[in-house]
Amino acid sequence: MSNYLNELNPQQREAVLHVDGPLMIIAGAGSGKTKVLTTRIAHLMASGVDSFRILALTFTNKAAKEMKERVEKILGNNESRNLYIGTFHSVFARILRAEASKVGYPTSFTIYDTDDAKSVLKTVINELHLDDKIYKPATVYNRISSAKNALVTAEEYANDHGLQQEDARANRPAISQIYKAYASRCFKNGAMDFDDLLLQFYLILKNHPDALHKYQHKFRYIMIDEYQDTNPAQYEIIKLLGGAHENVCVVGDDAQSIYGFRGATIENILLFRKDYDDVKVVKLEQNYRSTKQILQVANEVIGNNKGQIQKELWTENGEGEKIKLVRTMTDNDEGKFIADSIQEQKLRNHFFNKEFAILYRTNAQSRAFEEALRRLNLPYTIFGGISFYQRKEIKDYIAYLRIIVNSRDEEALKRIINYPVRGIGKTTLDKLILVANEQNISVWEVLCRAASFGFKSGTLDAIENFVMMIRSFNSMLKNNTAYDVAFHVGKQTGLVKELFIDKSSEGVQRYENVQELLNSIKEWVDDKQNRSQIDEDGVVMEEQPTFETEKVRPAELDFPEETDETENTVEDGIPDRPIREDVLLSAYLQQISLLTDSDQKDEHADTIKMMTIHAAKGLEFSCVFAVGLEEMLFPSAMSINTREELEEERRLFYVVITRAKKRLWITYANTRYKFGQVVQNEPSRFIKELPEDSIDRTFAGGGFRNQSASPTSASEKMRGWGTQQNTGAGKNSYYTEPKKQPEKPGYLPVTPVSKQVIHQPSADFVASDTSELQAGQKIEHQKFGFGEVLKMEGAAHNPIATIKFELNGEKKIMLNYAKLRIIE
DNA sequence: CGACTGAGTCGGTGG
DNA sequence: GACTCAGTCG
Repeated sequence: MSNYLNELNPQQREAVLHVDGPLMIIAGAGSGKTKVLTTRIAHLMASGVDSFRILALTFTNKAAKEMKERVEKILGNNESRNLYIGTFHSVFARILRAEASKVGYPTSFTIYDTDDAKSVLKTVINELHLDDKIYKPATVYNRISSAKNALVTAEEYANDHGLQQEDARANRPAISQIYKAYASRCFKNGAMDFDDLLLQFYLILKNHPDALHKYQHKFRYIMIDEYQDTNPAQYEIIKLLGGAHENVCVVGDDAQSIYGFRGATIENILLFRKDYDDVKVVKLEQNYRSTKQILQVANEVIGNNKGQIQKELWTENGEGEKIKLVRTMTDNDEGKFIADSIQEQKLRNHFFNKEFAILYRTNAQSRAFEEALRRLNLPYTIFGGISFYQRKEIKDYIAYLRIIVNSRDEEALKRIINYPVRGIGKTTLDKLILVANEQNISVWEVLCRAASFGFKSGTLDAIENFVMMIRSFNSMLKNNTAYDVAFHVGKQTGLVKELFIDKSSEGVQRYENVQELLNSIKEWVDDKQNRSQIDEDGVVMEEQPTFETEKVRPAELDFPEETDETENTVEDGIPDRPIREDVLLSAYLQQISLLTDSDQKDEHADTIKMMTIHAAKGLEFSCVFAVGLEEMLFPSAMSINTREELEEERRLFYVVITRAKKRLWITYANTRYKFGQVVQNEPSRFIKELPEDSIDRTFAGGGFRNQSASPTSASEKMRGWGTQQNTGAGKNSYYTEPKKQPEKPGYLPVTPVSKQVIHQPSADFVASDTSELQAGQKIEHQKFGFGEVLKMEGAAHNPIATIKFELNGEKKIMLNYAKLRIIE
């Protein structure tokens, strides 16, 4: 680690060598920001700073992981594992586990994701008898989230006249009431949402001087990445933590501030200089990533924003190619064009798949690209969208684990109390919740004392069995690893078996997903046992693996053997190794609730990457397709009303441009599907801001569309579309109108057998008494028409007839419900 | 009680 | 086009 300083340019070195006192690094895109941060950490340690005293906060787990790996590489020793590197949320969650009691929360509190939070909101909105058409959970959630990010508690919200007026004007006067109910419900459930991780930690630091002192002392050196995206809650926490020693180093780029919707404010960069005396400021303006052409375009575009910190990116890299501007007829054509272009670039320039990225404004845009890439057999990975842990079968499984760790977790309880079916249905559940609310206790407590609340004996049995089961799981927690508990739960509840039995393709997929879940828990436990340490305060360290671990063997879940209980440390409660706190189920749950989709996918795989521009922040690719540059989409229709919003959209455009190392395509379509309807869009206003000399308009259709969007003549359709291109893509017609139903034959298809033929009941249709119905009788069904009874089965109180209908095939009919007319 | 279906809805980015 | 929800059927 001797020569780490030699690899730095003068500005980078200046930043690294600054050890004590506040430091602000304004780092342009591709200017070696991560390198500076990691080298600075190494330098701090080389200068004698205790590694236990260094805190580095990032916005994504991926950034944290990368930083940790790079520090390790520079240092070449074990010291780096003592560093506190992680996202705001994960670091704070870890600390909160130790300090939760100060705000009245249990140590093993649950972290609610957005779905859980919205579900709680829906519940309280209904309980307050408010109209959920007006108070949509998602809208209310955003409002509450904003409040928390501004450190406004429910009480403060209710007492703030300005906020009350805003809500009244928006016709949602009851938000403060909902906020209060939501907060107290979460509290009752022992659960924090994402924003609570910041808010509650802030409250602890603010109201408990001993805690503040402890963490000020612990974190003598603080570094914050992507400072331009911090919100007021994060800002205040950093201010408190750094208040005593002022060894705070922030790195950011005001031009890349794109999280305004999450409460982030560029103000924080400006305020930083005011909060501390004598802030050292270093600007990194040399770009090592992109070509001159790409930087030229980026600089030009961002120049349209007002009030930014003065800086100009430059590079010693080559000139590079012009940026290709591409206009297609439809969104599907956009997909086809890009798939063809990738194919062609791979052949001509020998790019790998992984060197391409398709970056869009909204997740919904990914579909057209998926289809086009699949058609050409080009492998791709989508980052974002539904994460592994959001899948239903995974959430159900996790819900069991959650309820074991925190029995007050009502959301988890609701998911699994009758899954698999155990006779505690909706009616019972409603009553349970009602009683819980009346008594002001948790649903779990109602379950435990069900006998005293007058449940019927059958239901009572079911409840008591359920409580006993969860309790037996709970007793395992202390002495077993997360994996052992999870495995046991899957087996004992019949959860895994239920999925195993389902042989439909979805069922098989679900079964595999659950196996995958168990594998990942095993991997997590093994990984921890192999390398992590517990630091002096007893706070568990971050668990990012630093090298590829050996793949664990698949979980032993193959059914139908139900026997070998002995193998699992469970019944006797004596594991073969002493159990450390960091392999317990509660630690596992905390960790996964903060994982994003991007964290779970392999970024190094040789596949084309697709993601939103937000998700691409901090990444770089040889070839970038910036797609959907249309008004109403990019900039978003919701962000064109104020200068601030529009400038943030422009920064987003700046971010996507600066992701590209060598080649950049900017594409847009004349029409695209939205909610199943074709809509026409004008090209994005940002396209006009591109410098003409850096743009290749070969595929741009000769400027802006100003006449009808559905050209009628072939020549009009073709206008501006060169046919002479040697790109190989020229032979494709991205601009022809889609054929009408191209695959369908000209004749009417045969009615599919599965389609029901609607029967018009006879005029004299009167339901007969069917208690004596027997095989062989002819009947008429109100909907299915005439048929013959083939056989009778089912219990006496619930007879089921198998009937062969003339037009609709065989059906099983439950006579308790169906209306039949007996003909003979 | 659970599976299915038709109608209605949908404003975006994420930890 | 995809998802959710209320209502219906078995």
